[in-house]
Amino acid sequence: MDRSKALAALSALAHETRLDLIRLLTPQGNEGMAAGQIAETLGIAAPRLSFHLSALEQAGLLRSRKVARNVFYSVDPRGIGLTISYVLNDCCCDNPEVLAACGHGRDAAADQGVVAVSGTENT
Amino acid sequence: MDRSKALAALSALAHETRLDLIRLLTPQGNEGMAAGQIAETLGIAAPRLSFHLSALEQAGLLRSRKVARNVFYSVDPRGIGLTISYVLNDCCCDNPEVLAACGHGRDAAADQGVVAVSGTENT
DNA sequence: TTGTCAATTCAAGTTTTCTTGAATAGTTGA
DNA sequence: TCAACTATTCAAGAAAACTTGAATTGACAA
Repeated sequence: MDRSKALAALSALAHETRLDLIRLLTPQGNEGMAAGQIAETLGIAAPRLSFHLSALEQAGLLRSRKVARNVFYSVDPRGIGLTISYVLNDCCCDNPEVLAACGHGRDAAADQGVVAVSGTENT
Repeated sequence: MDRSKALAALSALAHETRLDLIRLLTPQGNEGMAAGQIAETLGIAAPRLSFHLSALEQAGLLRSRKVARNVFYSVDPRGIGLTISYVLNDCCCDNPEVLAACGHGRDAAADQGVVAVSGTENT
């Protein structure tokens, strides 16, 4: 993932409503959810939802498909994963302490004999 | 990490200059780098740098310490790690496809269906 | 065709974020 | 004390992002 795509994806993630959308849609898998149903679930106005869905899709974090009158939106797990990977890999150079703190890089952390992660917050 | 902190951290990451700062400072470890040296390295004006450094520190992604006339900034690996963890864990429910795509969830990806990795709050 | 429904686009206004030069605070050495 | 240096804060303006109601498009059913 290149610089500008990663930046677009991070900007897309950096909004409460859009984070809610990711949270809502991820468990729905590939089927996703129709815009109308999303709007109802989150209680937000249609144009506003459309704006945010479009931002996420533009950033490569969501996909959409039309079914009759409805448009179903689903997450693009690869888009999200690659964005995270960009931060960890390209920006943080796979820093072991970062990986340890994010809880998904045990190998790297262990391999490099990282100095004990200064007290984890929610353990 | 709670919702609003995660959002602040993501917003802080979603800017080119600030991503450059993370990229520059991560390899410097705890010692970090003085503001003036950072400004020179990245070629940006002092007030602008101050603005972005402060945004990152406010968001818990950087730390600072004064040494004589200088202020040294260094990354807070835990802040970055917990932010990533929030996205993967809280927003994406440790979705195996997301973890697989981000390349730091080998176990979960391999096991497909295991929700175990999240070093932060499992078992 | 006509009416209805689902979703998006438009336009306007508001708010937030970012950049820049000028001014300010704090530290050090002469 | 004074001058030099480092960094931050301030103020103003510019740019970008967000929200809202109205209008529009496209699909379907009667």
